[in-house]
Amino acid sequence: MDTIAIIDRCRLFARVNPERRLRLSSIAVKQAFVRGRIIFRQDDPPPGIYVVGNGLVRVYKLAPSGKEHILHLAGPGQTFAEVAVMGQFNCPAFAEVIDDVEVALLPTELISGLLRTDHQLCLELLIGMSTWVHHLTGLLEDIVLRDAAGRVARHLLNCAGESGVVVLPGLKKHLASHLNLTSETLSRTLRRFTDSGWMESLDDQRMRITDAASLQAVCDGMG
Amino acid sequence: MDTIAIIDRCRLFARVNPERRLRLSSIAVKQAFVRGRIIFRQDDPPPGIYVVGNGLVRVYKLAPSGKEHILHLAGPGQTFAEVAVMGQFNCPAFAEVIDDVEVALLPTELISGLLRTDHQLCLELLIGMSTWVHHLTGLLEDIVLRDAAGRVARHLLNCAGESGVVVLPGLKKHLASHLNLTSETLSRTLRRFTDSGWMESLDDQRMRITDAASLQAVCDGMG
DNA sequence: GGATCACCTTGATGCAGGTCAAGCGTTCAT
DNA sequence: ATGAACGCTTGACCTGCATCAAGGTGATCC
Repeated sequence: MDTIAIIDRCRLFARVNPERRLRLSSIAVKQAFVRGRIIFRQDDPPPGIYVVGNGLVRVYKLAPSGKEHILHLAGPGQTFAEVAVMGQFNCPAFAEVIDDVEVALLPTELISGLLRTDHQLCLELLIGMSTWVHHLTGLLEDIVLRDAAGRVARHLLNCAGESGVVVLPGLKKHLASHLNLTSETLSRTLRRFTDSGWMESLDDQRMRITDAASLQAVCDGMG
Repeated sequence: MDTIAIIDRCRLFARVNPERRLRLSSIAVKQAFVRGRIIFRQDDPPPGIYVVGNGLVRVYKLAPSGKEHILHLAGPGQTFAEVAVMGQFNCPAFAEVIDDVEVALLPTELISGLLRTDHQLCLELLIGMSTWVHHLTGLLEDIVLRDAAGRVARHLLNCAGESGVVVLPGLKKHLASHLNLTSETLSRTLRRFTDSGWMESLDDQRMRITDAASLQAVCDGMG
């Protein structure tokens, strides 16, 4: 997978015209990392914008107490470290490889240079950044305003495909961390949902929602 | 207070050059609202970017269950609704006036038009937006990774002036909501801090930190 | 093959912080 | 002045979720 293909399927750059995307690809550096590798650490200066080609990266914060929280699971087509690059501050979190990844790195200096001269790119990123904020406020809302069952229900409904089938990326314990739960609580909650007949588990990674209305009710705090 | 003065003291536009700031001021509409007025509601299309001249606005999310969470207390020099305007989606929260405000409104259409042609402005806002994300991840980190005492301690340390004096804007219950606490817990926590000799309360709105190191320890989860 | 390790599940127990309730001081309207 | 409304504090109680502990099920590696 070359940098052109990686950049092309990236949502952040989806509306940038093809010619500009080519320019982006040309300044990108292809990198590959194996499972377990830490790409950057909290407080590092950001090397650049990472665009995931394939594989999975978890971006997480670490508290002094040792507790961690996963901000973002970045899969194919997604980016990370964009915020630090554009805001010109150090990385606010760690990035660790979960499944071996190929990424395109847009180095800080070069992408900053492009931004200074390229107005359309700048506009696109502004929208991309707003989307990030939107996503974060959603996450915050989730964690603050809903209980454990509500958070799980919402996540399931969000991830469900047309057929009601949900595929969990990565490990359950990572999902738990993202939702600010322990894996025990996640496990118990899913069990409760299946016992209530609201969903059924297909295999270890996949499940099907059978009663979306009930889940929605839980999600709205009426559970 | 005219729109020029309001825009001039706004952090988001601080690095925009004076000539451009004048242009911004010229498209701005001055508005005033009294205490209790709801400026916009969740899911409304955003009227524009609001810049606070003086007074205080609380921006908050409301859950179906009735629980609310204050995302942002916007005081003089701060903005709100910027994200919705730039990301082109509806308002993700309510905005309610706490202390009578004067604001400058940069109407959606006009500011969008400016952005399309003004590259430097665009760059500035990109940085501003990144700062927002930074702030939000900080808040999230706070709520997820710290306990109640840690959150209060961190907030106090953040707000403390050089002399260690903290001035609380608005009501305590609003601060509590922002930190995802009940006012009861906030009250108890502050009491605990004063009882431990880490701070003293000057009057109803102000307090002085006397042992920042201990507060820092609580904040780091060593409390 | 079996030893080790990571992940998931389930049960038992504990605690931080929410909820409910009462009392006090201020503000504001009549 | 007086009552009503509101914010803050403090106490007593309760609950949702974390923590601790134990056992099951694949993987991976000698």
